[in-house]
Amino acid sequence: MSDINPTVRTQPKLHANPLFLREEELRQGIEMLFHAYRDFTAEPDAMLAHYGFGRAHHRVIYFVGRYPGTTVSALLEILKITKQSLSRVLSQLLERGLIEQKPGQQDRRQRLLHLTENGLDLERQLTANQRALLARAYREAGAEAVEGFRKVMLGIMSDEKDRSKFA
Amino acid sequence: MSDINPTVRTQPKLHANPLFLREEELRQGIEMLFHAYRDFTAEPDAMLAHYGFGRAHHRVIYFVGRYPGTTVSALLEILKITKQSLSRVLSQLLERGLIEQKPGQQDRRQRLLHLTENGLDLERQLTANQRALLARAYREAGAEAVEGFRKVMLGIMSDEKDRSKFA
DNA sequence: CATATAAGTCAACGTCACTGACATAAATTG
DNA sequence: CAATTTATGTCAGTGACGTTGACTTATATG
Repeated sequence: MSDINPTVRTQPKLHANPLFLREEELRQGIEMLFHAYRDFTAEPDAMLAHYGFGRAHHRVIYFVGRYPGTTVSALLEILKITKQSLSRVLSQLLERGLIEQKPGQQDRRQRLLHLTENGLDLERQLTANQRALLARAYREAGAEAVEGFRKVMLGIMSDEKDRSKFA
Repeated sequence: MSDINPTVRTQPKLHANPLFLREEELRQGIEMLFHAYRDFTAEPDAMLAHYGFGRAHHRVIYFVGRYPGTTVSALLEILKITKQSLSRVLSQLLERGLIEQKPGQQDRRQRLLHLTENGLDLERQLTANQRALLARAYREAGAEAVEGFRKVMLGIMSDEKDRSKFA
């Protein structure tokens, strides 16, 4: 251990003032989000590294798997990155045969995106991991806690459009 | 709009089977985490860009502000990055006068880290933003929901040590 | 004194994001 | 039909942020 008793040295001060309790409550929330997200992405990141992919590839594979036939512009709105950033990742996934494109019937400019068999396999591997993490957390916390978790997560989202997906 | 009615085209299928309901519940959780974290970091990222900093600088400023006098190795354990990655960010923050070091009294090998006045200012700016987001979410969701949120977040964390900080 | 620990450093590398400008094809509109 | 808008792709350059591996310095500890 780098530190014999880190909690003694590094624990933030406790205050009796209710204002400080609220400050403490919010800071704990900030930190819980950091820790949870860090751990939530750690395993998938490691799996992706074996394929020479990164987290951006994961996000594309996930959302194409979730919404088969989605378009490039729809992905851009979800991920909130630039076309150029998505382009690189997407063309790598096409090259490696994890995603395929079909021209849109109504609008032939669109490239409707789908996972291939290999893409589906990888998506399942990655999602299985995160699903297991979340399933354990849900199970331990209970149904009521899950409802609370959902409410807070929805509140954090800034875009009403995103929120409306979770009705 | 890129898509007149995207929900019709892209909404995942609904299933009566309880197994699919669970699958849907977990996928929604995965997506809520993605959306919430993306929005939670968007504003601070933009603020940091004005200073020529990035998210990594934010994390260091945050945790040094939270645990004044913390050590480099303690930071490494929290952030779970390599010494080299932290080193670059930390030396930039030292150069720019946002963080200062004091040698440890018991162990003079240690460099105890503190925010300077400027560092405190920036920390407050960044944190104020995330605190406001979270405060709104907490207020709208209610106290009971916040308790549920905390339970689920704790469940997602893989490290018991991290969990124990939130007692 | 020998070993372990805290911290810093050099070099090389890859992912992932950005800006800005431009190109192509197809749809839509006046 | 001609002009404009939209969906997508592309080129060039840049920077943030993470990695591995090897090495150094100072200090603490058995």
